[in-house]
Amino acid sequence: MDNKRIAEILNEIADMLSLEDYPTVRFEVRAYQKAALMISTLQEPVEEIYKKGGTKALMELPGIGATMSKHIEELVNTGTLKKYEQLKKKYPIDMASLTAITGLGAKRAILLYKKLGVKNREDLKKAVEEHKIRGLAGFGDKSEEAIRQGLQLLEASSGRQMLGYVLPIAERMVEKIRKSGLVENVMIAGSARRMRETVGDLDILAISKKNEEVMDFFTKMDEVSKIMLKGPTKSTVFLKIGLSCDLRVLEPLSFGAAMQYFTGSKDHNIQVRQIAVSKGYKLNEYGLFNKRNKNIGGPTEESIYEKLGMQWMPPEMREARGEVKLAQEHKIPKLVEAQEIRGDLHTHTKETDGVNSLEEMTKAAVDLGYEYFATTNHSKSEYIARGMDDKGFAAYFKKVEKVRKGMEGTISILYGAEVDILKDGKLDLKNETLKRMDCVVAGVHTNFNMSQKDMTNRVIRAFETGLVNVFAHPTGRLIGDTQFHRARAPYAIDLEKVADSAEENGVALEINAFPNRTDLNDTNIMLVSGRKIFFSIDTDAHSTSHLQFMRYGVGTARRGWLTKDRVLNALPLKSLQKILSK
DNA sequence: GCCGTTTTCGGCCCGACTGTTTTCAGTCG
Repeated sequence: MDNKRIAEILNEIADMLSLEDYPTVRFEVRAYQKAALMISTLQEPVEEIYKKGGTKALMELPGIGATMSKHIEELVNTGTLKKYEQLKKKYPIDMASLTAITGLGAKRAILLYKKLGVKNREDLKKAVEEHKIRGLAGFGDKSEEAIRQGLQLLEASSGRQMLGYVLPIAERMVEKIRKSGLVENVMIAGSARRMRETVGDLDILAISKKNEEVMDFFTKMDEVSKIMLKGPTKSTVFLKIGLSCDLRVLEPLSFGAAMQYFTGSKDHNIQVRQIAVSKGYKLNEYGLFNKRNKNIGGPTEESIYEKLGMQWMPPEMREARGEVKLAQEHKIPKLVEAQEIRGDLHTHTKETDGVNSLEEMTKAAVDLGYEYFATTNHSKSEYIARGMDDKGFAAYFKKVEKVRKGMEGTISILYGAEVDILKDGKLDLKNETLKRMDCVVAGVHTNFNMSQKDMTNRVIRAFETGLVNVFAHPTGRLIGDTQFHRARAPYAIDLEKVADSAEENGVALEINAFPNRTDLNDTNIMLVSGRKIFFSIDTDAHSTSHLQFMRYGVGTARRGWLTKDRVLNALPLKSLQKILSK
């Protein structure tokens, strides 16, 4: 049974338990929710963890104790769970699909079942259409309308969206709010500030005393399609792009605490709050309060963390992966920053599937302040992308030479390719062609459906040619977007073995910054970063504007706790060339 | 149901908005 299904079942148990009535039930509900969340974001299948180490290994996972590990054991071995079946008998409705509707929780869902026999979304839709809900005790016209809208919204909503799509829109909104003149300060918080690869909703914070006016301005913005709630300190709207967006308006003295609170993550905040409690303080979005209820937090995030005996840490680290302890020990690493990136090592031009010429791409790179810039077009196997053969690259090299002369003194152009790693691990260009290059990026673009063993060996064989500098988009996954991009699961590959080989053969692993890739991602990076390898943060730009994607790659690297010295393209040109020529 | 530099028992983060209420429950983040 896969992690997603196990998480779903535990979540549904939590929903059903919340209908029970005994003293500790709400804590059990939380325990089930917590376990479900942990499992749904786990990289390794819990089934495998169980098969390798039994319930003992499961109990090592945070939030999994004696009972939960038994539950997982039962689910893996029998495909079902007695506790779940029993609750299901008592509450025979499709709880998960009903509570997915905003504003409808377990309690009112079961009420609708008891009064109207509503078991699933279809039943609910019918009940709404026939106006059967508004007459019920505890429900009114507005409740029925809210449920109707919730159903509609669910159909229109596209779930989490790519950061690269959402962040620019969020930044435009923040800019408009700033320019309204109604606020003293306004900033993006939430998972967008943490640079998560996808964003489920947007959080914006503002400082202002003109709460009502700010909320009027916000709820009337062009980007808004529907107002969900509107109050003096908090409003929620649904954006036209299919995402919900919160705005909180606060006092200046609360801004630090609010930024801390609303940046999250939830698990990070729980840990920080527990530290506050242990020091006799209370931390909420308004401040850090002492026993006499005096706000001692100060107006910045830094001051909040400092009062808690912690070092401030970049938002990208706040995922409850050990950063809280590190902050208490004042050992937060200095993460790589966008301005430390000196060049882009994976880009395309119109010679293959890019849209801009080498001159245009290079000039754009100069504008970004880069010291060097690699041009790495596709090799011939990638015929959809008009990949070039050895002859084509020889001709292209002449072009590179010419542009180099024109750009002398401004930027160093590195001549290279994104060469295919063929099915058998051979590279798609002749050795002598590759040997002439300054920077060889290699990647898998075909035959994705190999076994993990075969795929891993395929890539390692390519590394062992000694000709590869950077392994492009190591897992091949694509983040889906219902409107623009198709999704693709990562191919089966043993990243740790690949990283071992990368260390032996001097290959850098790419952090591809293209928003629908972010590949490697943060957890991949953490998995392999213990080795002496470099990471190359590249945009895979197919146009001059794509060069701007670098910040998503840097964000991903920071989420993986990488420092500047681990990043290949943060090196000065001379050091870089030394490593590339090895 | 989980967990432990104060605990193997007794705690567990905290507040906003809405709707149907006469002081609060449900839901959400």
